[in-house]
Amino acid sequence: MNYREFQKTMNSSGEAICKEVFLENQDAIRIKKEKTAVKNFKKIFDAVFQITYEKGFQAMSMRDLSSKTAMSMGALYGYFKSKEELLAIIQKQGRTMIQRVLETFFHESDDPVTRLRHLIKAHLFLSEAARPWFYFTFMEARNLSPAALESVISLEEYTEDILVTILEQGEAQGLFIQRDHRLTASIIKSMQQDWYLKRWKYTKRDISVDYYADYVLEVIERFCLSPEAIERRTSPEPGQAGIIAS
Amino acid sequence: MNYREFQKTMNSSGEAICKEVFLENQDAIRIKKEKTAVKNFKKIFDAVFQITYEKGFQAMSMRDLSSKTAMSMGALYGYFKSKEELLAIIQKQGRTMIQRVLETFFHESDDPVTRLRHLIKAHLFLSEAARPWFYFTFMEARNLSPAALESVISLEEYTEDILVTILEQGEAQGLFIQRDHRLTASIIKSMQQDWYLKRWKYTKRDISVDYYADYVLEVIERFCLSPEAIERRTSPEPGQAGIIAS
DNA sequence: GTCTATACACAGATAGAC
DNA sequence: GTCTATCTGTGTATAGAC
Repeated sequence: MNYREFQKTMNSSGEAICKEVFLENQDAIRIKKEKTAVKNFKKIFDAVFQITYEKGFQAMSMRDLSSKTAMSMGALYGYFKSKEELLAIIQKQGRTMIQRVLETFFHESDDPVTRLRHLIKAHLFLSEAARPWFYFTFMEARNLSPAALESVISLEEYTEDILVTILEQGEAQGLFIQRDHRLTASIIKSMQQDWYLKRWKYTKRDISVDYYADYVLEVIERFCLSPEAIERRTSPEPGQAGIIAS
Repeated sequence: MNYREFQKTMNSSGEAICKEVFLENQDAIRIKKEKTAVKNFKKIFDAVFQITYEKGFQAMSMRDLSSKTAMSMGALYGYFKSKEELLAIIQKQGRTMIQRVLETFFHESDDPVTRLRHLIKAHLFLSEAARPWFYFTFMEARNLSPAALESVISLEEYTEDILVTILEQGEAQGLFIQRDHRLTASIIKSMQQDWYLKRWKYTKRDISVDYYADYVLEVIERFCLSPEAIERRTSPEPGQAGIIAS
């Protein structure tokens, strides 16, 4: 699987998400016509991501948002009750989306090695397709209410749990060597996170997601795979060539 | 080298840094007596880190800072001209400190393998000793002026350059295998960064810096070391035992 | 559904007494 | 050097016309 293929199967583009936001919060918002609501939610989210990327959510004033969206203050407040609620909506929607995709990919295969590859790639590709959501979810978590912050932490643990499960399963089958699997999972996550936190760096150097994903996989497999599992690998040479293949 | 040893050689505790801040900005601040200035700068920085960790720098009001430091607004403004300048002072001091320590450790050895180990450890240990500075530098970079932001980016590139130099040098000596060294450097940095960004997670799991550092080293060495370099390693078993040794 | 106008709370910053 | 009191701009949010 590469990024292009991932994009085809996934429908993580804006419209679908905005529709979901509308349906989810239908009673809390004043706007009733789906078509206009979806259109404007998209406009609002895009603007929030743009402004927030530069100065953060707290520093974004509602007047900033008003002028970027070309909507009046009054109009904006038809879509959410308060600035705080706007934050919560975006955060919640981001998390739901991430969780859903990861679950899909977890159940797609049952060989631990393939599963690990698919999950690492799926997470990276998703963070590429929905970069603003990932960046926002991470950087603005501090502004959440304690309860909502709890959800963020539990998503972090959930995604690690999935990885740990795979690694344990693989160790039981003799495919992965004995390691501190929970810490390995954290390390994997740190590399995934770097992709969306430091995106400017990779853009500047013309590093593609596919290249990055294969590199991360090579690092992890070198560290985790047992000798027998290495035998099974399709790529003949474990050196630089292994990165191009897979 | 372990964390305890690092702490002895380093004097990265608060007092020294605050004194440096005082000397550096002596003309811009109203307070003239070094002793009171240093004492209060420490109080101010500690308070900023504490408040900022929870809600971010923008969300911290000067009144928040005033009550946390038990100093009045008027007194606070004797130590910096504006809130923006306070941000700049902290950011600049943080960067200077990081840069200085890394340089020290770079020049401490000339064997590439040892050098790489020392640098990775030094960076991790420093981020542990001066965690609030690291966290702040990363999370509040967005609020900087374009010029100051340029400095942040150039520090990121500088630290990567050091790693790349070591990896290239090691490849020339047949100790590291051929890789995309710049990308390896990014990956190393992502793991280092996770240590201070997700510190709550590691605290919760009772993971020590020493344990984490050795784990990261194992990951990287597995990926980079050439067969001959592995021969040379002190640790006999490359499995879990390798993590305890080194 | 969207606009303009406005309320009113709170931000950063300073003046001047002590 | 530090305090209190206060100025002025900007923040979020809403009311009511269209």
